[in-house]
Amino acid sequence: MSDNSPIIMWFRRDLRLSDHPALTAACQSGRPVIPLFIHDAQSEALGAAPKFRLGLALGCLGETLADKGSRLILRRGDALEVLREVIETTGAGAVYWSRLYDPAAIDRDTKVKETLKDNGVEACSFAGHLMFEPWTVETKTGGFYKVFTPYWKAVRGRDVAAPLATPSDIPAPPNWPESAALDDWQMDAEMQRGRDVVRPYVRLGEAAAQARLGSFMAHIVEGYDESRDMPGEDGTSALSENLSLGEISPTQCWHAGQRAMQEGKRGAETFLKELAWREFAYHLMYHTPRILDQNWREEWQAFPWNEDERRVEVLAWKQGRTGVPFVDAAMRELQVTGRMHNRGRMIVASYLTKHLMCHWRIGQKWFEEHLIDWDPANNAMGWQWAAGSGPDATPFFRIFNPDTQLDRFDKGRDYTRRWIAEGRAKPGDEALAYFDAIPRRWGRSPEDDYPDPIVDLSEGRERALDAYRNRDF
DNA sequence: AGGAGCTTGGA
DNA sequence: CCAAGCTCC
Repeated sequence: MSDNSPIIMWFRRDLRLSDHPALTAACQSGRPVIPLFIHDAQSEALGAAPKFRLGLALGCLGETLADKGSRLILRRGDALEVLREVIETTGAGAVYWSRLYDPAAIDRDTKVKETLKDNGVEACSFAGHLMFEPWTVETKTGGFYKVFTPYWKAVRGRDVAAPLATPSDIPAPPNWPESAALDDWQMDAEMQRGRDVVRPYVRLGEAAAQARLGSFMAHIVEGYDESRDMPGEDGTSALSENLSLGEISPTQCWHAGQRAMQEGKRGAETFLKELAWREFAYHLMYHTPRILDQNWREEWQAFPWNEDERRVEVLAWKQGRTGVPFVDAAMRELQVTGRMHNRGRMIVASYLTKHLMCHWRIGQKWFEEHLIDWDPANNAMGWQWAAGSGPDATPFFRIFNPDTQLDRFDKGRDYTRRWIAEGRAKPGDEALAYFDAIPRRWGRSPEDDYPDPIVDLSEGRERALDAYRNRDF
């Protein structure tokens, strides 16, 4: 008996058509494919910027599918209930998806899989979000890696299957289920700051991501070793926002990086390493999901982190008016573009957790609300790395001096000039865009004087070191 | 993926 | 006087 019932392709954070194992398998079956996105509790819970960015991505994926004679069906509600409805109305006999690794997704997907199978519906999960499934990377003693370098040594030589082509045909079902209208979901509604300011900075969709990967490999990767540390330069891949939603796959990036390495491009290996850091973050989240909301090194529970979000110093940090140019530039870049250069992320995180002695969770939450490239694993690992509470973290006493960092990584002041308008005769458009992006109630104007430092850098440093010296663990 | 303070060995 | 090296946080 040949089963020609439709397969539901349940899209989540894999919003592309190329190198998509689940979609490829569905198309190769010869059965009709129903692409579906479900706006459920988990996408509802996203921060403002990630939700806004997801809305854009869904629109783009819908268009791409329509170009191929297919559709993206949008439904809202509990994932399992929606799947059952769609199965009911279309006679679908299978649901395919790409695996996710955060605990909430794992819980949901496990329950969905069990229930569907109990009801005689085929439920198949595929790889695609990662190159190395977290349970396939083990130390010699059978544990998981807690330090990046040995993790890197364990994975760098692995075969990563060649990327899959875009399916030439996505067979349509005889009748399409109903779909919600994306506009009705208003996924940009929570963007307090100007979404129109952020929008031009978004690199949206699969085609744009591929184009960026190409130009990165052609022009940037050669000098990536140094350029990636210079926030004033276009020296990174800047593909995080696309990787986050699966508009490009890590496998595609990996193979491009391997080719660049064979061509002798100097920075190629460093790029591969950065891709491995992303895998490592997922590896850690899978094996220790508490990394998402608790000190990974539990003894840090006893550290006197300040958890009061209402402190004026915290507000100044959030609003990019600490009076420390590197910190403020980076925080304003976040407001305007929804992204932040990695050097900036390290500096603002070090400043918040050390000079201001704030709990890293406060910064983590702020990023979760504002980053259009937000990723649960990377964000948690990054913050705990900077704070010193994480696995393979920077020691707490390693405190970045944001002014010294300026001389090392923004020597020509391109970056700080780009983002800070106050005190300048003719601020550029991007520096001014910050004042359009931020909520009006912040009461900031480009005519203001640039603020004095809220905390003296050496006093802040000494205060943090004192706390570290006096810790009782 | 640091910084600061100090020593040392050479201009 | 200063860069490089070392140590501690």
